[in-house]
Amino acid sequence: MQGWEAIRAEVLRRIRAREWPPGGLIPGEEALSEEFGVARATVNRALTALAEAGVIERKKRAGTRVAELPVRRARLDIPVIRLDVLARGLAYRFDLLADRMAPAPVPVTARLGLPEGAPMRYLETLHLAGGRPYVLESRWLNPAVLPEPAPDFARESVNEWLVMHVSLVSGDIAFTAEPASAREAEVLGVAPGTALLVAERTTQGTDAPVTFVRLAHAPGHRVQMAF
Amino acid sequence: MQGWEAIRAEVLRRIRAREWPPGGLIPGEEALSEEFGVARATVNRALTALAEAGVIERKKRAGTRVAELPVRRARLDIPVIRLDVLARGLAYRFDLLADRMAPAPVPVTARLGLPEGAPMRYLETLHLAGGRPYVLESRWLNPAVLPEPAPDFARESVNEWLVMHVSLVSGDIAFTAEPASAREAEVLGVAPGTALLVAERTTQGTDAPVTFVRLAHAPGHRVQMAF
DNA sequence: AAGTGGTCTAGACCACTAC
DNA sequence: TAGTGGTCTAGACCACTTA
Repeated sequence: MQGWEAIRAEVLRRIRAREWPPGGLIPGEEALSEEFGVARATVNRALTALAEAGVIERKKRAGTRVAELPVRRARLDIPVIRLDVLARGLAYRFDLLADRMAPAPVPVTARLGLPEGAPMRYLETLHLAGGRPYVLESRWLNPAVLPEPAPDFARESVNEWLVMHVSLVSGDIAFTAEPASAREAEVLGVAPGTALLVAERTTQGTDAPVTFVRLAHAPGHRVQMAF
Repeated sequence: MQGWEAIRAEVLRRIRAREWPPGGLIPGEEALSEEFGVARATVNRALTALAEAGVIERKKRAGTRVAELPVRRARLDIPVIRLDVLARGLAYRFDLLADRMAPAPVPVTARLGLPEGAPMRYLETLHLAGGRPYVLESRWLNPAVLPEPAPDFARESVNEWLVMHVSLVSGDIAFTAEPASAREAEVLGVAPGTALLVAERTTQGTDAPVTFVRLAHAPGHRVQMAF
């Protein structure tokens, strides 16, 4: 290992070895660049990487501190469902079960920051892998983000259309385990009450909220992340 | 917005606008730095950020391509359980339910890359939030990573001891929804079959596998991530 | 063999913020 | 107000990989 990665490793070693304790101030970039015999920019590269990893916290004028709680970060790649299925070596298909305008429920508008009872497009899509139910997608979509004429969501899945055509800026995703509702059980072909992995995702665009989606996964589904 | 972030934004705009289509080659750093009137290093900073975000793929000699599948990445901060509980404003406590040496089951040794039937330390910890069961932690720990004398896991939770004292290098985490087993139901105080959010984590150290842990969360638990 | 991205340097300016 | 990190520049060398 050479270059800025070597410096990152050495700084990380000192932190783990408690030479630089949690919450403590570490030497400035200038001092470190002298000690290691490299340019300040190289030290900056190493410290920037450690800051992104959550190991240190940097503030102008205040200097660089070792993070109090050593947080570990994992990265989740949120796939387009079709590609996720194909990557498992299964045939992909989807059914558009519902597509209508309706006043969005309060929890949805609240999370998206839209007025209560705002009319939104509700789309229910069942994604199938190898002919078997894979995910039930229940989506509330802000009609303001759609072009005229609107795309045909029976041909191209909403999921995919959004990824390709709307500049998604930020959002959050939450995972829970829930018993299958009567509707979910029927559509997914499982017994009511079966443990389902549910993902709820909220997405904001550049200038307007875009969508709220709930994904109920068939039993056995794993969401895998590396770190 | 100025500097490298402006360049990142402009490149991202061209990709979303299909000016540079998925899979297509984009101009080299040299060309872009001329067009934008900045140094090549500044363009490099912007493109490096986009590559980390998964928007583009860079290869030496081959140039920079727009990623075929627009993957969205979310970041999960894996918390120390005690701090997670305290952050929710609840009192934290844990009970060490089991602590023994035992031959590890095959799925565990296989995932960690240890020989079949290797003796490992098995620790079962119940974490409580506000006096109520929060997470049941079932852990297989490679005894080779422990110092002599071994720490007292009845005083300091394994979870926390590992984070503070072992240099964890890489690993993976998977989430599933599972019905509560008889044991889990009893310990967590729920009905058997209740939908539980389960996290399974494998961790490698610098020179040896460290641990495999299964976390069964009490009903209602949410794992939240931002992107 | 040649062109690309990855990295480093030495120097500089600036915004921010703790003091 | 002074010191820190954030950023930019112009130039350079190198490893890698594809043609």
